[in-house]
This record gives sequence, C-alpha cells and structure tokens, in this order.
Amino acid sequence: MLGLLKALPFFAAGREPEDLLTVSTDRKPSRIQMRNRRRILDAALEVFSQHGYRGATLDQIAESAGLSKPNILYYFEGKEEIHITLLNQLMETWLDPLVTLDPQGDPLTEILNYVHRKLDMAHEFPRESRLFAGEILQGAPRMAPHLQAGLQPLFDEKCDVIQKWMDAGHLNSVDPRHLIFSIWATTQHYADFAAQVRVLLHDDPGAQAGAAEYLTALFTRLLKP
Amino acid sequence: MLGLLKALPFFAAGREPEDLLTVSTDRKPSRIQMRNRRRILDAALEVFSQHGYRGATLDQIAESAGLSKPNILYYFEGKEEIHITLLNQLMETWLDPLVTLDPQGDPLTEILNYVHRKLDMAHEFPRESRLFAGEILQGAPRMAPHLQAGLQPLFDEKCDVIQKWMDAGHLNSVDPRHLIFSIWATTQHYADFAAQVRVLLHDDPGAQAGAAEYLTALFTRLLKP
DNA sequence: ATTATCTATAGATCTATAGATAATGC
DNA sequence: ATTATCTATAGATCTATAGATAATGC
Repeated sequence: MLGLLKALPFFAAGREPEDLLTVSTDRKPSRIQMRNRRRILDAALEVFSQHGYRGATLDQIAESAGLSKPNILYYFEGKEEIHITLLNQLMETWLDPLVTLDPQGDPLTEILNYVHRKLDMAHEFPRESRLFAGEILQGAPRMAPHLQAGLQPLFDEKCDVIQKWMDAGHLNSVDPRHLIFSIWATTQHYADFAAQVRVLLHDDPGAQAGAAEYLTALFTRLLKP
Repeated sequence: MLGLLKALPFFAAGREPEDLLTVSTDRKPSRIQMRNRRRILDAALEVFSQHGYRGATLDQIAESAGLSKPNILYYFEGKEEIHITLLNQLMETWLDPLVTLDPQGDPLTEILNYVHRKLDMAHEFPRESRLFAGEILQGAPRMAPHLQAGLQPLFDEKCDVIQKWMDAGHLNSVDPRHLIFSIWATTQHYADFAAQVRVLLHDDPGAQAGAAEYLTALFTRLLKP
C-alpha cells in the first residue's frame, strides 16, 4: 500500500485521516494539483472508456489532457493508478441511485424512480457506464475487492427491502436479485451497446426516447400485485 | 477485400462460390489447415474475450493454441484478421435464435422461447457473448458494417412480426424495438457481467438458476394482453 | 513441389525514468 | 525551497517478417 504512494506529494487528496499513518510530508493539494488531476482523470475517462484498459495509452491521455506524458506521471504513479482512481470515484456516483431507494416510500414508485434515474444516468454518463462495463467484462481485475466491499452489502440490504415489500403484498413476488439485475441490464444497455442501438434505431432520437415509456410498462406490469 | 486475402492459400474456406472472382491458386483447405485454423480461432476466442482486442497478444493466442507465433501468422494475415473472422463466425450463431422466431407460431410462446434460447446461450457461450459485448462497447470498430448489413434487416423484419401480433391483439402493445433490446440486455447480462453476478449471488448456483423463472414472469406479464 | 513449421530478429509502440529547467510560494 | 514541467531516452513488449528447414502429397 505504501509502495503505491511513494513519490506522491499530494496523496492525502482523497483519503480519510485514519486511512494511513500520517507522514510528515503530508500536505493539502494545491489548486493546480487539483485542477491537473481532474483534467487527467477526465481525459482518462474518455480514453479508457473508448479503448479499454490496454487499448488506452498514456500518449492519448496526455494529448487529451493537454499535458506532457511525463507530467501525467508526475501526478499519478502510472497507468494503473489512473484507472483505479477513476473506478473508485465512479463507484460512488454509480451506486447513489440505489442508496436513495427509500424503505419508507411507496414501493412501486420507489422502484420506478430507480429505473428512471438509472436510465437518465445511462444517457448522461455513457462513458462512466462503459468504463464500468469494460472492467466487469474482463472479470473485474482491478475492481473485484470494491465489488465485495462496496456493492455487495448495499445490494443485500436493498434486496431485503424489496423482499419485505413483496412479503407485505405491496408488490408482486419475484426474486429481488434478478429484478435488480434486470434493471441494471435494461438501463445500462442504452449506454454500453449504444453503437448497436444507434444502428438499429436508424439514428432516430425519438425512438431512443421511447425507452423510458417502455421500461415503465415493463416493470409496472411485473410488479403490480 | 482482395487485399485481405493475398497470401492466404486457403481463403476459399468459408465463402460461397460467387463471393469473389475465382483465382487459379484457389484450392480446398487441407485437413491440417482446417484443424489448425479452428484451434487458432478457439484459442483467440478465449484470449480476446478475456482481455479485449488490444489486451490480447499473439503470444497468448499461440501459447493457448499450442502453435508458434509465426505459425499463427501463416494461417492468418494478422491479429486483426483473426478477430474479424471470429466476429463474423459468431454473428451467425448469435442471430440464429432471432431467425427462428416464427410468424406462424403462438406469439407469447415464440417470444418466451426466444428469451430462453438467448438465456441458454449466455450460459453456454459466455466467451462469445463477451467478445461481442467488448466489440460493441468500443463502438463496433470492426463490426459496424456487419451490424448494418446482417443484423439490421433481420431486426426490422422481426419487429414487424411482433408489431403485427400486437396490432392483432395477441400481445400487449409496446415498442417492439425496446422489447428486443430488453431481451438482449437481460439475457446477455448473465454472461457479460458474470463477474459481478457471481459476487452478488455469493457463488450460489441455485440463485443463478432463478434467472429463467424471473425472465419468464417479466416478459409474460409485460406481453399478456 | 508444396505445405507447414521453426529460430532469429527487425521495427514499432508503450510505460516509465533520468536529469535539467522553469514557475511559484514563503 | 518547493512544486511543476520539459526533453531525451532506457527498457519492455508486441506485431510481423526473413530465411532456413522439416513434413507431406503427387
């Protein structure tokens, strides 16, 4: 762990005080550091999501960020650290809609809202969706621990909530786990398979818009008791 | 097109007589050629589906195929030709379940059968599914023409079939295009996101089996008039 | 004669570092 | 003094080819 941090004058950036032993060189990141790290991560998101981890090169990231290649490596230890940083940051945004699923709310409304938030995210953040999809597709080599530690407890918790709704007769009973999988699959499909969707809908944006209506019907009919 | 074929003594392999002008060096591929090409393609499927196009190396493919690297390049023009050959072969298998959707059959049964065949394929051929997903995810750089020429007409045709079923009142009316997308998304999810599914189902094969039951309920409830 | 395979290596591409120099903040 | 940036390049990895040799089919 410490190995990852050597030569990173700003590594205090994203961590809690108790994360690590405090080192005397610890220092708040300057404005320039913040700005450049953000530019690098934004460029890297573009490049990694389009070409995959191995297909992406530091040259492309540097070019897209408007910095020299060695300068990229001044801010990050290497290619892998950039990728891991992106995935970690992404995870939070990605899980947020599931976090806000409210056990006190109206069951069907809560789930339909979740579907629509996920669909909106697929349209607003397709690069993030594809970065995530690419990582999972290859067996989550750099994210498996995060799936266990971050996603799994949340997933189990929300499955319980949905199961209780079903047991109480507020929703038709189906396996909550497969329900969630199908919500992820159907919404993220529009980001991850956009190249295919675009061809098959003849580039018609009106047809794209029909997704929301369709998914409402799909999950309403499934879940109405 | 011809450029791709130069120096390929066996290029008659997978084409119809009318595909190309017949060249005098045209010859039936020997048993050894067939066997080695198959071994290479099988090895390449393994490697490409796991690491993506750029992440895969000829070394890995050669090792997995049990041949030397230059020998791989004796049978294929290069890395890209191997990848394209795989995708083309895959396309047929992949579309077959949709081809067999029968306009004369019982509408709901036909669609549920389609769902189950796609789900079976996700479990039986996860590597093929992931190879395809990876290609689409990166914008289909080597498959866009095939999507246009091969998939689109079939997709349009089957959308018409489904639309007529709905117009005749045999199925609840929804957008057939999004219906097909959701069938693809939900079934292929179990192959493409297997790493995530595995973690979240705690490696429980029984939970995996629940997918078929869940998808039956999902699409039956949507489509019953 | 033709087909198949191997060793050795050229040439391109990529990640990462060395080492010098410029810019910035006390 | 410290932080930020650049040029030049080392070193690793990869695709592909050259050229020689072995195996196979008339």
